Amino acid sequence: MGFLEKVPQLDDVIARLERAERLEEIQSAIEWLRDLYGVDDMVYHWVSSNGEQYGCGTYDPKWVERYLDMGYLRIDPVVLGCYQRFHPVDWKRLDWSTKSARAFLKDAAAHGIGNQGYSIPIRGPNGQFALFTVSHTCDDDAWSSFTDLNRRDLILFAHYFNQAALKLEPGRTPEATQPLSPREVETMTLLAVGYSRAQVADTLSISEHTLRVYIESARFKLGALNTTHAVARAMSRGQIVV
Amino acid sequence: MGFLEKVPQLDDVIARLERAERLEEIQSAIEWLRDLYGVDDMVYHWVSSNGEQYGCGTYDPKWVERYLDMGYLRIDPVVLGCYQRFHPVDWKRLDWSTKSARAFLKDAAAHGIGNQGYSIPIRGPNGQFALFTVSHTCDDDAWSSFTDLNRRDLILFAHYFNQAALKLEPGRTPEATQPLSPREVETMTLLAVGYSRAQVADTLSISEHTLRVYIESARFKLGALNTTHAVARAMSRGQIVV
DNA sequence: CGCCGCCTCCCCATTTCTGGGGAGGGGGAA
DNA sequence: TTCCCCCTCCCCAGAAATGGGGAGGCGGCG
Repeated sequence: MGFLEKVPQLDDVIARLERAERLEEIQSAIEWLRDLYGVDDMVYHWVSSNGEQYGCGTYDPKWVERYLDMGYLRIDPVVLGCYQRFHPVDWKRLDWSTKSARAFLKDAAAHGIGNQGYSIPIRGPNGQFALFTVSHTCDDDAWSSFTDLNRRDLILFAHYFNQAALKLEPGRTPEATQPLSPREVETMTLLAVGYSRAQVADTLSISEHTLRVYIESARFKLGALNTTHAVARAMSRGQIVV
Repeated sequence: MGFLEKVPQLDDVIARLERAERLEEIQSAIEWLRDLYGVDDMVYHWVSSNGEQYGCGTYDPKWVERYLDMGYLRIDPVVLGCYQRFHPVDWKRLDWSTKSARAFLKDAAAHGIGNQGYSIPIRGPNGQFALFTVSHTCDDDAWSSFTDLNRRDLILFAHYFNQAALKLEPGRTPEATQPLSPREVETMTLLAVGYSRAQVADTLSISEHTLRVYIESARFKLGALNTTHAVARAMSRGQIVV
């Protein structure tokens, strides 16, 4: 299919993602997109350290299950490599030199995963991290023409898939927050960059006793159990920026 | 200019961004792009609390200087709002209700900033955060047609500007980010949600002494001065998710 | 095989943080 | 004006965190 004929259909997928309200809709969008580009697989999934899983795609469910069971999230060079990058990456450019990585690759191939892949890291608020991956079976030349041609589309789709997924996970949106006073913000900020209470008090030119009042009131407003908790909450709610 | 005539020129801008090696090249790309879309201003800039500045755009340098002098980074509803979002946002949809926000708005207008704006948050590895903003002077209807029409392009450009900027600032990304071990991640995460050391140790079913080793090694890896600092850094670098 | 990182446990003493209490001045809002 | 929040200062004692040290077992990588 030529570029121009494809555009309206791509627009349609984006529109569907923008109004998606259930995971099934995202799933059907990704299947549709996979067919549109004529590749073997397309996957969007959340990457979080605590093992929470969320995502959709066209991989064989058996492979997905195995991936989780084996803890491949901590081995997969795609995940590890993308975690430190901003721009998309071709699987070939990743580090497959470790033993565990090669074993993983072999296992993936045995489960029918294509020999070519292109993954786009995506990041949202509060350290949210996800991957959008396209995978296929073909030779290197065909694959690089494909990625050169479609890279921009894929970046855009990565964005829209993540947007749709974030919309389905309202647990990520912060709850009602009592605003901190300016002094409280300064206090939390300085604590977040490693100052001790004494140093913060000194920096703000106030007594440490006064400082404690700020910490306590901030802790109260943030519903935090201790200073570290208060700083963490203030950060994750965007009340302080570090 | 029609859509189809513009496409080759947009491709050209992307190509220039991809090979940019100096800030001036990014700057000229953003000016070119501004002219191409016929808007008043276009700006790309990092957002980091410690006052480090990095960015480029077409705002009046006087305004940029004033913005920094006045510490507007901590007031600007665009920055504050985008920090908690993933998707682009129209300035009108932000919270301008506080007094400081209104004062800021007035000051911005006095410095020639347009009444309309559209900002796209962008995130990179280790909690890097930047904004790509388009601003213009026109009525609401004209602005919403503009953003509806060009949103996808702008998202893509936000991505490419950030990619180019990250390439120029390699010192920013790796920042000796030693990965935390699984236990260290668990430790930092539990501390971030308010657990005391004793509680964390209990939760992980290890002795508190062992726990201290994790905290100290995590602190060492993160280059942190104390526990609160370590948790803050781990959060801002996305090594833990709370 | 040796090294290195990870996980686990224990000792010491010192510093820092936390949780109560109270008190006064200033400014904005009702 | 009155009320409430913000800012500032002080007391005390107990709980928690920190900064050093050492030690052993396990597993992966070269």
